[in-house]
Amino acid sequence: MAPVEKTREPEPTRSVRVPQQARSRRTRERVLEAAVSCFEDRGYDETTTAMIANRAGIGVGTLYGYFRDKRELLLELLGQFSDQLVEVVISGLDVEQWDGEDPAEHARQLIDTVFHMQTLRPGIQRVLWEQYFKDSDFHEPMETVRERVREAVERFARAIDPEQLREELDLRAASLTIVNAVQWNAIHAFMHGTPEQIDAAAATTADMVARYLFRD
Amino acid sequence: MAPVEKTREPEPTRSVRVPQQARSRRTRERVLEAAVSCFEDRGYDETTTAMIANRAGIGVGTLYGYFRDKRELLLELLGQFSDQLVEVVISGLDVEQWDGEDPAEHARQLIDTVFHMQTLRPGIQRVLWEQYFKDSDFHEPMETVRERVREAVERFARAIDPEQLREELDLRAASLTIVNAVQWNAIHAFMHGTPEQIDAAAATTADMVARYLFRD
Amino acid sequence: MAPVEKTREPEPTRSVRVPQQARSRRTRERVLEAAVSCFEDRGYDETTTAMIANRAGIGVGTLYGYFRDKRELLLELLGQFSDQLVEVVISGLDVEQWDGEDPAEHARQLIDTVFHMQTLRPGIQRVLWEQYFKDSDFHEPMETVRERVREAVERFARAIDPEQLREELDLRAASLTIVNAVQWNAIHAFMHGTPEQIDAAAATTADMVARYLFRD
Amino acid sequence: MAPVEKTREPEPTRSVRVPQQARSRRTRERVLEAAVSCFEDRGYDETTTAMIANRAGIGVGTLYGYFRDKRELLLELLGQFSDQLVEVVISGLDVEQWDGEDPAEHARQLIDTVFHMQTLRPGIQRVLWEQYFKDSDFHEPMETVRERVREAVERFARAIDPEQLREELDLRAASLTIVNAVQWNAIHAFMHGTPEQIDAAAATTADMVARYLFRD
DNA sequence: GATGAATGAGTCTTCATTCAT
DNA sequence: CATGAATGAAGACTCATTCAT
Repeated sequence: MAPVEKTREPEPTRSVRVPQQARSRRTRERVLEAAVSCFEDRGYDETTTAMIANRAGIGVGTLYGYFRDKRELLLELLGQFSDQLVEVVISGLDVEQWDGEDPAEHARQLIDTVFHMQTLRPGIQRVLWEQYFKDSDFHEPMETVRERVREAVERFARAIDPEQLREELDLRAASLTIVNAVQWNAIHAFMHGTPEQIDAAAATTADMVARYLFRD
Repeated sequence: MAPVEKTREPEPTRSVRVPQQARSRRTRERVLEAAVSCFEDRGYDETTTAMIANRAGIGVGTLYGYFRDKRELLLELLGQFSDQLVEVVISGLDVEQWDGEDPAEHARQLIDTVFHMQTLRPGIQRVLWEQYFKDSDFHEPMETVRERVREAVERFARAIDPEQLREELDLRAASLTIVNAVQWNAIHAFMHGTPEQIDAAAATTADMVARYLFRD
Repeated sequence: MAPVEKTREPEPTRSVRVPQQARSRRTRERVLEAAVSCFEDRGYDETTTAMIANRAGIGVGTLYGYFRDKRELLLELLGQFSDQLVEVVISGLDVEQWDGEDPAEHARQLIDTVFHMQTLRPGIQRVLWEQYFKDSDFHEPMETVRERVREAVERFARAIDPEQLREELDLRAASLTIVNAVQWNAIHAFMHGTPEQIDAAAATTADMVARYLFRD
Repeated sequence: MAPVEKTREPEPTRSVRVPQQARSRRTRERVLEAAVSCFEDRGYDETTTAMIANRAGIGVGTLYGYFRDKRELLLELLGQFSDQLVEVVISGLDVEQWDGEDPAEHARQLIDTVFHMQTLRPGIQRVLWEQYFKDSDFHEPMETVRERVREAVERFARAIDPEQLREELDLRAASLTIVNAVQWNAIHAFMHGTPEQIDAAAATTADMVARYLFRD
């Protein structure tokens, strides 16, 4: 069930400008924003490069000065998203920031953090998942994100007072199971739910995870 | 004798062949098989109707005699998949088939059943999830499947000895959380894992769910 | 994060190039000429967009940059034709340009003018009449042309010395009858006749109209 | 401005069944009726052979047993139409049927007859004219009809009392001019007018023709 | 003779990408 | 560097016609 391999010869020379100028950087940013906006409105495939350029207020040719092709644009968006996500999650789960709170509360915090990852650029996530299933170039970076988050969760779990943690757990496996459980419950909630339903889903999921991690 | 109006009713006779003959039904089946095979190889968008027809050993036109368009082909596949899935899960979780086993064992059975739903036409699932995120016509039927499975899980949970079930659970919410958790862990496992990893993932997930449902 | 709705607004940016540049205008003109040439050779339906593009020395895509589709191309040609025609007829029948000539001569002038409308882009007319009978989008503009010409004829008739005009005529109805009579005789002559036959037909038709309009 | 020549090799052998059996003849008739009905509803090009067969209650293949192809079907319809038309007009203008009436009345009768040719299968006429401009195989038979009608008109004119007829007329040319004038006025009236407008158009046209033919 | 499933050449149309200005 | 006109490969879909049953 692996995603389709894209056979892509590594085009040798056509280097894409890496803009140092402030104005250039700003333009690049505008393109990215325009792309997000278009992708959210119409999906990836239905968005033409002309639309993006148009919404960014530039010519199509200019767009190709900043990105090798349409795909690289989305890849860049994935990069941004991934960076933000990892940062938020890592810092949200940072063990250093604890100060002797109740582990139950930590669990809730854990889930809420992972759960609300989905609020980061929700529009772009739909498009990203779409590609996740069809394009291996997207698959891998998204797996990397998952792994980063899993590591953070594992670190989090290892910081729990052993008295409270279920001792029989394989924390590597457990953390992966947790991340997956939370992620899909979150995606599902955000794709359908009202804010209340989202909170409810978060609570239920938190309960499941807490029960899984903690004794008694 | 006025000229023909350009806005015409969408042609009454564009009917899709509904084959009663055995040969016709066989042809239809061959098309479906060819489509699955192509979609697995190249994904939905990269598959052309010509490829499908070719692999089915028929002409393009013939294909269009059985399916209105490429999309309806996948929709039909979704229907088949959905039917099989629901049938497997429903019967797999059927309370009637219990005979006083250990609930822990039931839990494992529960997870294994839901988990291995993924083995049904795994190739087509990738394509289906791909569409899930981009096309509301696919979104809804897949939600229906999820709901059916959830109902089965809820029924399953309600059949558990109340002595053993955690009393504080909202079984409707819990069943949804479980289905999501299992589904995503399963998808993830099947997209990457070796058979051993899949079994391990199933076991870990089963542990989480068991811990969630049962007391102590 | 709901999936993209399949029913979307028909894309805001599908704009057809409106060329201001001289080069662009020239290209547009070349397409139009190529289209006329193709339509004359093979008729509308038998002409493919590829043929037109080819004869214009451009790519198919370029053609679609200037015209939404094949139909709009012909519609544009109708517009051009219609404009030229109306201008020629209106000015040809312009009462101001009289200087006390013999009414009989005016009649001949009238008929010749209307009759030789057919020489304007004769190749395209065949195609236009073809559409006249099958497509209401063509029907109406062509009726407008007819009406314009009729108005000019009516104005012409009203400018005739009442002493000479048959008093019992309803000029609105008469002008329509005349326009139709002339038009079809002209089409017929141009579709079959040698130049001499065309002139003869014009003369005969002029005689009929003169007899119809004038006393004695 | 001649219609496009269809380059059609004269397919040698595939003879179309000429049905002797009554049942066969009836089927053939049903196909023709179905074709008329479809052509009226949707025009020639938009009508598929499947629709015709369907409406005739037979299989597509069967249709091809009676007509070489779709085009021949319309050609046959043209034949029927042409035969009926000629018959109606010839007998309507038949000099033998006079009995010393007023020539003015004869003129009116003349025009009414020719004018109301249009009521014969009006639906099919639109399609026929459509082809007239694009397909030489249709062009010629329709010209033949025109010629037949013209001959009848000429015969009619020659039967008029020379005292009343304008002596300066070239009756061959005049009859053609008349037929064309009447035909186009009639088509136009029938394509747009209410019954009253049609009658008014007939009257006006009759007036023009009478004035053209008769002295004083 | 009747049938209608099968055929596949042929059409229009789109859009990512390039490149002359 | 920016531009946007030009490109043309590629794909979905139609339908007149055939032919095995």
